[in-house]
Amino acid sequence: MTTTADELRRVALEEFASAGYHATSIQQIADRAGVSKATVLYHFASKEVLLESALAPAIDQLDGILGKARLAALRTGGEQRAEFLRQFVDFLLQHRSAASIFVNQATTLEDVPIVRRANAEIQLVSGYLEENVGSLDEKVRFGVALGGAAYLLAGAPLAMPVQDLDAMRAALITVLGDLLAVTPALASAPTTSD
Amino acid sequence: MTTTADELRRVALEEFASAGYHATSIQQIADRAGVSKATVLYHFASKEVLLESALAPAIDQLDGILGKARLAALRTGGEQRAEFLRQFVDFLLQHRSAASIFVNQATTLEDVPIVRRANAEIQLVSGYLEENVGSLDEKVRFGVALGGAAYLLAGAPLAMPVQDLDAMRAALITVLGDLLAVTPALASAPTTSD
DNA sequence: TCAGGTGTTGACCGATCGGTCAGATTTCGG
DNA sequence: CCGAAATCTGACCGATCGGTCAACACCTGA
Repeated sequence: MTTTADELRRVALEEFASAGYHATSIQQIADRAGVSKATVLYHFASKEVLLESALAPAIDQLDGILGKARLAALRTGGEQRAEFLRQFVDFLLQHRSAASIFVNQATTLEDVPIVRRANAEIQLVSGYLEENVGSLDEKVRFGVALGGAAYLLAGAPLAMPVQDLDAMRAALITVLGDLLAVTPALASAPTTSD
Repeated sequence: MTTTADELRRVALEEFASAGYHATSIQQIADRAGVSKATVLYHFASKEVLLESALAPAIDQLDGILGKARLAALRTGGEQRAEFLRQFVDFLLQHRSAASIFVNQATTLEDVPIVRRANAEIQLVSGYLEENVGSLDEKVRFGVALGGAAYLLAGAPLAMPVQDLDAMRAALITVLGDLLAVTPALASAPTTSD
């Protein structure tokens, strides 16, 4: 059984991702969920609280992936870096709507605490690269890899229909691993079991 | 001498890019330009017309880069593909604010004709890849390269301060060329031809 | 000097937004 | 069966938005 609050979170996430937060009214969400506007405001104190509640699961997982301890493993180019890439790609696949909001509306939602926190997490990666990665070339490789993956899966216009998610996942991991020189010898090899 | 209309276009472009179209009121633009709200509506029939006018130069240049004739050159991996990458990177650098709007607010502004046109242009690249590029791997390479470059230069949170634009440009062209195997002999790990 | 375009403005309007509130309805333990 | 808590709703409110309009200042050519 899905509660009304859960349904509202689900609908709101889709609506915010597809039409944009500011362009989506509480009334629209209420209509699509089959309840009144007042009901939405009963379950969530404000529109912003609804957004935060809808994004919470995604940002929690992002927290886990980008933990500072795990981040330290990125310096080396070995299996840990490959694992990080896999987790990042899976995060994008599992939370496409939320990721789309982070990618496509980051500037618009700067004043929303939870979005600010997500941005800060990503800045953390950027800051880590600034400190630990020497060449600008390598920084750009990281930026292109992570940004490219995010834009490809969560960005709007360029995103292809993506019929086969598994194939896309495999291709993405291959390309990203290749770009970041993860296990160079195996770059084009099929992703091993997981 | 810069006319009032030019100044309004300039201010509006920055404001729309940094705060978002729907979150930016005509009053804010008027204030920042030192004129009244009515003056803005005198020069531009509506807020949407102002957005279109501000984005026009950028989309015109994008038109030139993504022309179908030039697109056909992408199939080969030679100098023409490298030239395309250079033009695309320069487009992002020269029109960062406009590109930022396309990248970060594409979904939100789907109903604005000029943005829809920009999205269509990019879809055109996607469609071209669908027809002419065989392997999913190669498609993903293109997607990551173009999306990554766009997100790195025009996307919000991951975008580093970018102190040295020339160095960034050079690094980006190198990395993108490497990723798309522009000079196959020099690529790090040439994926088997398809 | 004067007539007429050009640019600018404050006052105003209807619509819509997020949010409040008192009350109706449903649910459920005792 | 009952009463209280939880849930839901229509009516309403103040604020803000995009946009209109009549009036005012300014410049310029005849």
